[in-house]
Amino acid sequence: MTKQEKPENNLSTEEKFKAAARVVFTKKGYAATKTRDIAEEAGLNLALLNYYFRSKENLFEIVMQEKILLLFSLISPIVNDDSTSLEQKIDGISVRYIDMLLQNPDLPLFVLSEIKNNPERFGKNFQVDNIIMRSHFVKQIAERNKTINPVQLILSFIGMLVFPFIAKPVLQGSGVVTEEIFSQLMDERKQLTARWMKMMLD
Amino acid sequence: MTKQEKPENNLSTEEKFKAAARVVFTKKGYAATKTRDIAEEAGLNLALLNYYFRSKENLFEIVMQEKILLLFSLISPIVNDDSTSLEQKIDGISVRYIDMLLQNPDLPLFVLSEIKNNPERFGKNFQVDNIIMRSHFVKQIAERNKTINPVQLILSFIGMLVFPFIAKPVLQGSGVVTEEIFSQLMDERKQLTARWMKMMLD
DNA sequence: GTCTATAGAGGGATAGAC
DNA sequence: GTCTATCCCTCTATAGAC
Repeated sequence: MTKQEKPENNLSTEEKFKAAARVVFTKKGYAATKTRDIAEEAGLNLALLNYYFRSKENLFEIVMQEKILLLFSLISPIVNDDSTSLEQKIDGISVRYIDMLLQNPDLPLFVLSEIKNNPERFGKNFQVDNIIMRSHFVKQIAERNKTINPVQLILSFIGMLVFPFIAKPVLQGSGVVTEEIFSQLMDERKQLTARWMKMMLD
Repeated sequence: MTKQEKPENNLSTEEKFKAAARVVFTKKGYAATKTRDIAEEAGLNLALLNYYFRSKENLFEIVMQEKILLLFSLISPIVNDDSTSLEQKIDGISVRYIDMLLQNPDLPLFVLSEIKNNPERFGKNFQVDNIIMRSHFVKQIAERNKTINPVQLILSFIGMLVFPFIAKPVLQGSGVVTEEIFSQLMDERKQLTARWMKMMLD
């Protein structure tokens, strides 16, 4: 992927900017990203960026909203589904979340680090408390195991699912895994995390 | 903590800069950090920063080296100790790593995100492969469970230990935990991660 | 070693022609 | 809507007095 001659897709100018912004912001982070980088990645004129989005910050917010939605839109319906068993939820989350992360490997590290570096930007944007901690899923966990704080179990579950993707740059950089080995590992990991999570409940 | 009147400690000028750099770099990340921020945090003149460290990048490298050392110096002797059992290693790592992270809560997110945003800076800096993956600890795991890839177990173990600290900004920002609740959870978590990790081995 | 002043480059944003 | 040219502020780094 060199810089010249991006494939001429049929996206609107605005969408091309958003696509480019996703790539560059995710790769370098907000502060290190130059609007010129985005324009170049999009193959478009720099002035157009401000014409469409008014500011770098504005464009970033749009991208970030999408990313956060991606993080939660998948998990929210599953954990709040009253009709499924605890085991079904665990299986469903494991498979679908890892699949989503395989499509968006740097999503978690990007979102978490941007929030850490600039917490003010995200005032109450996060409904972790409402969406996850008060979910049907957590209620089922609390019923099943009355001695362990459900937060501990949730942290372990999400940690097992997400951490490999957070550590991915280091794993690859230090030669522990290649791209395809990593994908294989994550694929077999779906079963493992589900199995381990169920074990932890007892 | 306002900006004026930092406590007049007895550190040398150089050490004051390093201390300030640790704070600011960790809080905002490399790209968003201005040398003026560091000088202000240190209560020192901006020109002195370049006198002592030549450049922002140089100072950052020094801080980063320290952080990486902190991440590995604790775990390395434990995982490479031939004289302890697998269970002893699990217990030791759980307790000591969480204690270290309680002292340095934003260490993992800082290091991992800086590496992701600028992988070129870290050419082979990371001996994850040598220090961890070829350790006595991993050999013991492989012996104990011959069906599961040890990488999977290591990822889960480290993930369970580290993820809560990576998610900490979000957990606090969304009101799931306060600072002291978080500390309590992490304290009781030492036992939990050890117990869970042992369960996973079978 | 420590300061003030400033060089010099970079980068976000806009004016104004087309 | 799209372009070129450019404004102007910010930031790193250094020159040079003390």
